[in-house]
Amino acid sequence: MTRPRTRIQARNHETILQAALDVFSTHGFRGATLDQIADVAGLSKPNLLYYFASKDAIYAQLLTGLLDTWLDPLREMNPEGDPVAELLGYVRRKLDLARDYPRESRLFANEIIQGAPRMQAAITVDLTALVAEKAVILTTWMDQGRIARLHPVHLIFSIWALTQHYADFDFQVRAVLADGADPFPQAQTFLETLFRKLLTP
Amino acid sequence: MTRPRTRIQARNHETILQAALDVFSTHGFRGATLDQIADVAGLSKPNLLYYFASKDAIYAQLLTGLLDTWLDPLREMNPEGDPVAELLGYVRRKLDLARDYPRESRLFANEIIQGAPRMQAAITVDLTALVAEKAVILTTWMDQGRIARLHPVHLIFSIWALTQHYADFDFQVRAVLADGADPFPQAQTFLETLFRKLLTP
DNA sequence: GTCTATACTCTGATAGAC
DNA sequence: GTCTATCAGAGTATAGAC
Repeated sequence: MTRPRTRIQARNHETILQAALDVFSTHGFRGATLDQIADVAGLSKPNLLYYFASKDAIYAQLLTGLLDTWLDPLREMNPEGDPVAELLGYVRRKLDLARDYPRESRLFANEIIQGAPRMQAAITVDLTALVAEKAVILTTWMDQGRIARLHPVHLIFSIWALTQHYADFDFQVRAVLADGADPFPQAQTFLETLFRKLLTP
Repeated sequence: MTRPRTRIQARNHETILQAALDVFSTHGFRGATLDQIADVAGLSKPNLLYYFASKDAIYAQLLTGLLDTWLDPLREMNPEGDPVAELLGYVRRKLDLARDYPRESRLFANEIIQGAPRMQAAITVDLTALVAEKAVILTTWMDQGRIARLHPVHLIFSIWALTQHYADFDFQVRAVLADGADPFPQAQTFLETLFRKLLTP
């Protein structure tokens, strides 16, 4: 559909996307239904399809920009900065994303688990290129002896795994911690300690 | 249904479970269809339902024992052994599971991402109890100065996150590594280095 | 035990009144 | 713009022949 023009259109458009994010991030594309999304949005199913051409179109809209949002913290890593501070900053930004946008994280996780049927190109081209570029920076820092020598790509994987875990497995994390405390401050402290030790040459 | 009695029954039973594992681990419970499972199994849909009462029954059968398989490597951690060796052994066993049983890992991931609708009790009771028990051991080791002081539960989370990442995000891992090399030997080396440094007091 | 045929429900999408 | 009504196809499950 064309861009929303009125305030009401813009609001409904956004309401639908938020509801769709809820449902798609929980059940994946195939497992989600327009009925569920309409329910959550508080709109009728035909009304949904007045704003979006199809179920696919809603999902595609959610994916658009998701990878960019997800990779922006890595893009910000500055080759001129202090290596440890840059990497710890990246970890912190990524953990903030997991805390503030857990549904987006789970949507992404669902898509990758399924083999990225609707993100193939973005993963194999954009993501791979960015990681390759940043791996060069990491290797330079290692060559200069400013951080410990490690496989640079697996180092990036470890940041992804450790931060996204708190969004994707949120249910399990909270069940195990059991005390109702917010896991994220603890996670922030733990991950800072972990990466500080790991990166020390 | 009752336990399979003949060799043919046992074989078909197993064929169906393997096919269902393929499909459920990729698409989640709701996203999977009996048609897909029947296709993969090479059986007709009614034949599936001769062996299992329902789609739910197949899924339930897969979940039965899954959590145990997943937690066995943690159970094996021996309080009498050398702390670093015990923890590195746990990491290795968990990474071996991710390599050898990636579908089981993704099935589990799907279930947790959805809020564990069919595993609530197992997670909140069994899993939580086991982690609490092992956290005591870790804390003892820390008190004795034999490993670095860290939040014991987040330490366990970090092992889960770092190992399961290689199964659940296998598609992304291979896309980024790009060279067609097996990621697991590299992961094994990387994770051993990581945890050795992290655990050193 | 396995198949074809089919009942019945759910799901994505459209038509048309207001 | 939003609703009710509805269609066509997919989905789970069952009946009954062989």
